[in-house]
Amino acid sequence: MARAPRRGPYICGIDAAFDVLSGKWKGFILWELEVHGVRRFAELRRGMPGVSEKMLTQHLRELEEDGLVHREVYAEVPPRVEYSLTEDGRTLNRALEPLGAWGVERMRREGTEAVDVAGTAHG
Amino acid sequence: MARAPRRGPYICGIDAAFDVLSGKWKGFILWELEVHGVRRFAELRRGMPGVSEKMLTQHLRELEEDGLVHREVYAEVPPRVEYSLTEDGRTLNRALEPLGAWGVERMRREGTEAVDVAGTAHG
DNA sequence: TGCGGTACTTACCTTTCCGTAAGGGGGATC
DNA sequence: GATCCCCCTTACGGAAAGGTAAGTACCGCA
Repeated sequence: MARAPRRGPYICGIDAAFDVLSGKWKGFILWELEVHGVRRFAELRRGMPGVSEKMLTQHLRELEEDGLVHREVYAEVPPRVEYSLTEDGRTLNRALEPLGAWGVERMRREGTEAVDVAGTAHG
Repeated sequence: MARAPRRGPYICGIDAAFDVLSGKWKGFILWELEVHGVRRFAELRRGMPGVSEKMLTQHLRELEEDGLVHREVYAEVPPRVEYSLTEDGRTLNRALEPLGAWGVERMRREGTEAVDVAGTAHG
């Protein structure tokens, strides 16, 4: 659905990692799923103030396509869809931890304010 | 010059880190400086096939503004300008290593081709 | 005399990203 | 029967990112 069809060739691992992470809300989605394990669409939406349904759907689809997020549809009425991390998604989150720590340290040194969104993410 | 003036407030460390890293060539610039220590403008340009002078200048300026890159101008003719990493830039590169390793592992598993650009970057 | 190299700056244009708003199809609730 | 909730999809449009190409000012080399 209209996204630059990268997925290689990449010049390095960072390039490959950034490719699947590019998108305004993807880091946040990964963190929500890391914290809560399983989330439904509307739960994710409520957990991420500001995200539109369109972008949430689009990013979830891309993350699924990239094998980071698992999507489980239950044939019920009203529909129920549950999202969770795949093993790849979990290892990605673990690989992001040092970067998150660096960012936190940087914020501390610079005195940059952090917005608190109920359970601050990534360290 | 014309960049969304973020620099906080951030929702987490990842957010803060991604803010200074956003830009098509920034990861590559950081890695070039990590590998070579000190580089001149034209050397960076030659090391990054595809980058335009405009984007290289712009990204270098932003990295300098964010305290990741040091810019040293020598009052000579013809002009000489040398770029190198600050301590912050070096710690950022170290924090990026697990992410780079994740990307490399992913490329290996998916059989994604990597482009070789003389000294493959970030792991 | 004209070209290449140094390190940029500027103007213009295309591509990509993202937000807004609306619709959809069924069911439960008031 | 009107509205709300579920999980999306589609169309439209603005903003931001980034590419192209030209210009700047000076010098060395052939």
